[in-house]
Amino acid sequence: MTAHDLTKNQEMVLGALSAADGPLSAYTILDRLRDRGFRAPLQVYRALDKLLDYGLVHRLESINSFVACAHPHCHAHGSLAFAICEKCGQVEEFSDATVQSRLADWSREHGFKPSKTAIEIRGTCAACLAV
Amino acid sequence: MTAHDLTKNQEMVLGALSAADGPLSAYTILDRLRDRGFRAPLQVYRALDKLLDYGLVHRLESINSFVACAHPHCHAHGSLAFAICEKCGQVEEFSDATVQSRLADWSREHGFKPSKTAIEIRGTCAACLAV
DNA sequence: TCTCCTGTGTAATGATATTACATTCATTGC
DNA sequence: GCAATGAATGTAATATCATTACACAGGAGA
Repeated sequence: MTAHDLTKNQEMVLGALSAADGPLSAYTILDRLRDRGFRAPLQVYRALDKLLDYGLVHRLESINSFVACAHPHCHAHGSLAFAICEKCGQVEEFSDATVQSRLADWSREHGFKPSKTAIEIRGTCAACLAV
Repeated sequence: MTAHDLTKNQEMVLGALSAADGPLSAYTILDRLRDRGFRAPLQVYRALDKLLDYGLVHRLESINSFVACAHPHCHAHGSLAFAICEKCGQVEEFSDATVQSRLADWSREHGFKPSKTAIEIRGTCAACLAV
């Protein structure tokens, strides 16, 4: 797997996501990059599109936000799962081979050709439950 | 399980979703109900909130749309999964006990208390692949 | 009756995402 | 060198999705 050659905007967007301690919306990214020259949503969305392609960033469908991949070096792709804490906003990224194979089974049995799978558990994380 | 006593607006929104042959966005529902007196998005969103509570309607997070539950009589809840065709828009609703238990396992092991789980496979359905 | 709760009507606004069009810049082939 | 090409970028406008705020109507129960 060769490293991708990121453009300036892609670097900045990925940097903003990596520096954050949780998922960010596109408009939040935009705000954080305004003093670095960003002016319009499209600059963010275009960079995100590429970063999503490269697998360096994930989109959290259920909260319209984006996170840097937790394992940017091992591109062990397939369908990832996310646990999203509704209290603190923290996200845990994980994958489960059994879940993946069960969903793949269903798809095969039903002649469905999957392109992108979202598995998102919203709830309360251990840290927030402890409070 | 007692049948829910739906209000007029809830009936109309559920009716619109049941009559549709695929998921609808809130604004599409609004448009379809304009000649029945609907005027504002909130009328739709409020009805949807209740219908979601009752389990009569599901929200497809990845496409910001809503569908009538495919099994409104057997409220076999838990985390449902959806296969969404990006060509024709048709949605298949299904559930898989193994997937559910694996995700429940992960949650227990990590002290995460789930409230709502979304499992959505986007891709191409058998019918569209056959074309 | 009074209060409380739920549902409703309406306007305004906020939040997320895309379309359209012009420009810049590096690369390639002549 | 220099046109041709394609990717990335800049900007404005607009489309799409969702919520806040406030007012009113009607039923259930003290």
